[in-house]
This record gives sequence, C-alpha cells and structure tokens, in this order.
Amino acid sequence: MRSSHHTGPILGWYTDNARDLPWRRAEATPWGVLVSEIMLQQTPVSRVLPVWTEWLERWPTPAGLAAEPSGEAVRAWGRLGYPRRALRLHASAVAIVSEHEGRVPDSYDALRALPGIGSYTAAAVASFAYGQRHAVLDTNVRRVLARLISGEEYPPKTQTVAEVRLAQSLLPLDPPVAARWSVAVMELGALVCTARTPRCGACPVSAGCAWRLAGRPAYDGPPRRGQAYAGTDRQCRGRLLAVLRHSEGPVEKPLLDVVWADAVQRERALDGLVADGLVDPLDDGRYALPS
DNA sequence: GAGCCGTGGAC
DNA sequence: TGTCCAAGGCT
Repeated sequence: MRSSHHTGPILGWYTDNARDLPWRRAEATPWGVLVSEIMLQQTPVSRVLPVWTEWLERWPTPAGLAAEPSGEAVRAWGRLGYPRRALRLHASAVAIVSEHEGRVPDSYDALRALPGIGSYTAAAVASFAYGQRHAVLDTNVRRVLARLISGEEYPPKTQTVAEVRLAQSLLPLDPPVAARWSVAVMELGALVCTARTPRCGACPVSAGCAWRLAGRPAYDGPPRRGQAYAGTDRQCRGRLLAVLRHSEGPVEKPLLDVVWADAVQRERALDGLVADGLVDPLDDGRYALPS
C-alpha cells in the first residue's frame, strides 16, 4: 500500500511529540546510533541515557573502543543488564575497524553480520543513521500494528512473516520519509500505545484503530509467561560480575564465593561467565574482567 | 523455536 | 508485594 491513511497523522504526531534524545540529534554519528540501539535492547531509555553519554565521550569512534580490552566495555556497561551486549559491541567495534575502515557500515547485510546485531538492529541503524527504507519491527511497532491493523491487544509471541510483510506494506516509498515513519511508530508505541495502559485519548489514529473499534477486547492468546529472576543463575551471574566490575584488578576466589551461598549454582554460573568470555580465569587462581 | 541472558521502575 | 515490562539476539 506504500502509504495508508495512518501515515500522515502518525508522522505529524511525531513532529509534535518526539522526545529530544541525544542519538536522534543532527550531530549524532552512526556510531552513536549503533551504540544506542545495542543499549536500548530490552532496556528503558531512562537507564540508557547516562551510560550512552559517558560511553560516547570516552569512545567517540569505533576505533577508540576497539583499542581497549573488552573488559573495559563490560565495566563501562555498568548495570544496564545483559552484559554480553557489551562484549558484542566491543567485538563489533573491532570488526568495524578491521573490515570497514573504522566506519559503521551502511548496508543492512553488513550491519546484520556484526555480532549482536540482528534483524531489528540492522534495520534500525540503516534507517536512523543512514535514512534508508527498511521495515523496523521492534516490540513497540509490533504492538502498534497488532492493535491498529489486526485488532489484537498484543502481537504473537514470536515474530511472524505476516508481521514483516505488513510492516513493509506500510512503509512510505521515499527512504527518508520511511525512516522517519519507522521511528514515529516506535515512539507512538513507547509513549501512547503502551503495553499496559494505552492512552487512546492521545493517539492520532485512534479513530481508525481496529482494536479500539472492537471495544479493546482483552488478549486471549496463550499466557505470556514472565521471566523468573530471584534465585536464578542470571541473578547469580549478575552478582559475580558486579564484584569484578567494582574491583580495579583481579580478585581472589573467596571474594566471589561470598556473594552467593549455593556453591553448586555459583560454580555453574561462574563457568558460564567464563564460557561467555565475560570473566577471565587467571593462572594464579584469581579472576578478572577479560583483557 | 523455546529457553536463556540482567536490572530496576511502575503499578 | 509480586508481576509485568523495557528500541533483542543467540543457540
């Protein structure tokens, strides 16, 4: 359809309501956009903002980060969560230097080939850093389209080909307009068409929303199970890594042992961190962030 | 393709 | 208080 009756109102709404985020400003670099997209995976904007700012001050280019040990990326990642993202961002910086002359690639396929960059992030960077035309399907866009077009409160658990085709069909023809459309739909999902209590009164396309017109029927699909956390290996890994982040150099094993009582689980978690490359076991028995 | 991978804020 | 959720990717 190339453009629907929803396009204009959503683009106009974005012009009036877009947040002033640093990675959206004109002076933001493709590297700044890439860093923001990795940090924003499963992590709220409010927590990303300070870390992104410090990160870009310290490493304004991929080469700057690539020249550091990967452990420095893990340390600077702080408490953003999912620290394997920090490792992959560092690996991406190394690949950008060695394979792309230090410049963030502008093609979807080259972006998609970098570690930690999947279909969403590749489309997002190509769109937001380079003004290209790609279907950008994140959790916000999937939810907006599910409601607006499909009349369902929530999208399917896993992304379907139908969703991709739908998103592509709605993309404006002109690449820069398509890129702006993509970020506009995401912003609408983040600020208005939210998961829990959507603000339909503030929505520019509520009059044509299939879900609202159907009376906002409750989600009736399979239960979307929440992730348990307390007592899991993930929590244990987080505690162990926090010890290393907060220490200047290598730490003795007993300093790790004290943060988790269950020795079997603790060893399993530590082994996992080592296997992931997040922790480096030294020859002398101590542990450190990777070099 | 289901499960795993952190963390903290909102309700 | 516990549950839900936040610009996913990888295996």
